[in-house]
Amino acid sequence: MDYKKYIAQKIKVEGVSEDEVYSSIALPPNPEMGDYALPCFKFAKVLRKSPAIIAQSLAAEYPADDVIEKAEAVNGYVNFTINKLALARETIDEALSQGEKYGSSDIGGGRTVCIDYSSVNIAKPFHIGHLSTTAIGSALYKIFNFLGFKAVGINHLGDYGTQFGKLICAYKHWGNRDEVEKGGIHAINDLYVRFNSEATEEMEHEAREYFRLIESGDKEANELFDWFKELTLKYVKGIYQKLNVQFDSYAGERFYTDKMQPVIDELREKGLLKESEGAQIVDLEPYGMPPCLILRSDGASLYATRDLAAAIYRKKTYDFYKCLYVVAYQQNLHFKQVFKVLEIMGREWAKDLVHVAYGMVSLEDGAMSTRKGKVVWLEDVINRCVEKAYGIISEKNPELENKQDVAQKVGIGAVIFGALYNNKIKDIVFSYDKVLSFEGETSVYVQYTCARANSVISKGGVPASYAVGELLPQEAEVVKAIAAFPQAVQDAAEKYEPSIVARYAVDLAQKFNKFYFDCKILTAEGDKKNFRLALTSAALTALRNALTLLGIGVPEQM
RNA sequence: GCACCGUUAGCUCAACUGGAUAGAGCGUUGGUCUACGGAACCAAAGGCUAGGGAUUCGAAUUCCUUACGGUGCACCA
Repeated sequence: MDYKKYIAQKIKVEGVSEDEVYSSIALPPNPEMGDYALPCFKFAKVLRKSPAIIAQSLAAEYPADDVIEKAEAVNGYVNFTINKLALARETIDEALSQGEKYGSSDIGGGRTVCIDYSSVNIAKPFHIGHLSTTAIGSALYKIFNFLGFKAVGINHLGDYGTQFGKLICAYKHWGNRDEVEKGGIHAINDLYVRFNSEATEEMEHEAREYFRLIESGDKEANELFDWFKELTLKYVKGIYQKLNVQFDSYAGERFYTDKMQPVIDELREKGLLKESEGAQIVDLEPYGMPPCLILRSDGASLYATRDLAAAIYRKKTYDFYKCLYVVAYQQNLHFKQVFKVLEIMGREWAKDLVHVAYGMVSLEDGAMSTRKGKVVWLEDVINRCVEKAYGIISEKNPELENKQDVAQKVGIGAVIFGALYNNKIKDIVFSYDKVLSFEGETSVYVQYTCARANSVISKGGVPASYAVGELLPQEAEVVKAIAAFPQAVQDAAEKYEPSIVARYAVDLAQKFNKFYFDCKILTAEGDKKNFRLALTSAALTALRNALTLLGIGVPEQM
C-alpha cells in the first residue's frame, strides 16, 4: 500500500495541492522518530505561520486510525508512525501468498520493451568488458517482465565489417579446420590477433576483397563466415546459460543489410541527406552535434546507418513502448545522433529510445587490450569464483550434497553481482581480489542469509496461521524492508538501474541477520514462534525474488 | 580546443531526487562461540561531501566557476 498517498489524502493545507504534499513526504533519519515525515517549511510562506506551528496543527488535526497510528510534530516536521501490526500482517500475508510473484505487478500492462544488450562480436571471446552490458541488460529484461511488460531481448550481433574479411584472410593463410574445430573461438581470435600484428600490405588488400566477397554472396567466403558465426554462437550460448541470460532475437548488424536502402531513400526524399567531403551526412549542427555519417565516400554504409534501420525495424516489428540500448557510455554521442536523426525524420517514437549507458571496465594496470594479451576472459573469472566457492563449501560444509551445483550458484552469482551492485555509470577497475571476496556486501552474503532462513524454516515449517503481537524494533525493520520490495523493483525499472535491487537485497539481508541474531525463532515463546517463522519465510521470499531478478541462483543450503 | 560524465571515510561505494545527526562494506582496533548455520552479529576510530562562489527556511543533491580524472568529437563498430 502507498502510505505516502494515504497520508497526503488526509492532509489539507490551504493553497497546497495533494500532489505537492505527496511529493514532499520524506523518510525520517531514524526509525524511532517515525516512518514518514512531512517537512512543513515550504508551507510557511503560503500560510504565513512558522513551520513549527503548522506542523503542530497538522499533527493535531491528523485523524489517526489503524493504518497511521500516530502523528506528532517535531521541529517543523510532522512525523507519522504507521501501525506496524497491520503492516506486518499485510506484508507477510502478501509475501507468503504471492510467493515467487511477490513484488511483481501489472503496471506494464503488456506493453513491449525491447532491450538491446550483450551484443557480442563474431569471433571475439567474452571478456570482462562484456559483462556489464550482459548482466545489466539481463536484469532489466527480468525486471520488466516481472512488472507486467513484455520484454524482448535482442542480441545485436557484431557480424558486419571488414574485420571479417581479415579473419577469413588470416584463416586462409595460417589456419586449418582441425585447429579451429578444436580451439573454438579462441583459435579464431588468435588468427585475428595475428592478422593485426603480422599482415602485409598485400594481405590487407586481400582482406578487403574477402569482405567484398561475403557481401556479394560468394559461396566459400560465406561458408567460412557462417562457420565462424556458428562457433561463436555455440560458445556464447554456453556462457549465457551459465549466467542465466536469455534472448528472443539474434538479429545482428548483417540482418539489416537489405533494410538500409529504404532509410537512405527516405532521408534523401526528406532533404536531410547532404554531401560533405564526399560522404553523405545528416547535418546536426542546429542541434549542437557533429554530423551523422550515413554513407562513406565509397558508398558503403556505416554503424549509424544500420542502427537507424534497426530502430525502424524494431518499431515496426515489436511496436515497442520503449527500446533500450544497454551500451557503454563511449557511445553517448552516437546514440544522441541516431535518436536525433530519427526525430527529424518525423518518427515521433524517437523519444522512446533510451541509451542505458554504463561505465567502462579497466584493469589495475590500465585499459584492456586484446592485442597485447592484456585481457581477462570471463570464463576464467567464472572458473576461479566457482573453484573458490567449492573450496569454501568443502571446508565448511563437507557433507553437503550437490556441492558442485551450489558452488556454481555461489561463484557465478558473485560474478554477476559484482557487475550489478554499483551505479551502472561508474567505471569499474576489475580485480580478482574484489570478485573473489565473499564477505560483506556481496551476493554470497545474501545467499548465505537465504540458506540460514531456509534452514530455520525446514526445521520449524511455515505456520498455517500466526498472531501478530507487539513488535520488537528488529522485527519491525524486517517487516518494513520486506514491504519495500515492490517499490524497489519499480524504481529499478524506472531508472534502468538494477543496482537498486541488488542494494535492496543486501539491505534486507542485513536487517534479517540482525533480527536472526537478536531474536530466537524456533525456541520463541507462545505466539512469537509462529510469527517469526512467518516473518522469516516472507523475508526469504523477498530475498529469493530479488536475487532471481538479477539472474543469481539461490541454493537451499550452502 | 569543444561537449558529455565522474570526484563523498584509508579503499570500494550508498544516500528514497532539496529535508532533521551524510550511511554501508572492506581494512584497522576491541568484543559476541551452551549456535535456529561464525560466509554471521555488536562496538570504536575514521568526513569542511575536491576547492571557491550563488540560489533558500534548508544543498552531497540545483546553478556558475576552478582543479583533477574519464569518454567522445568524419568516413571503424
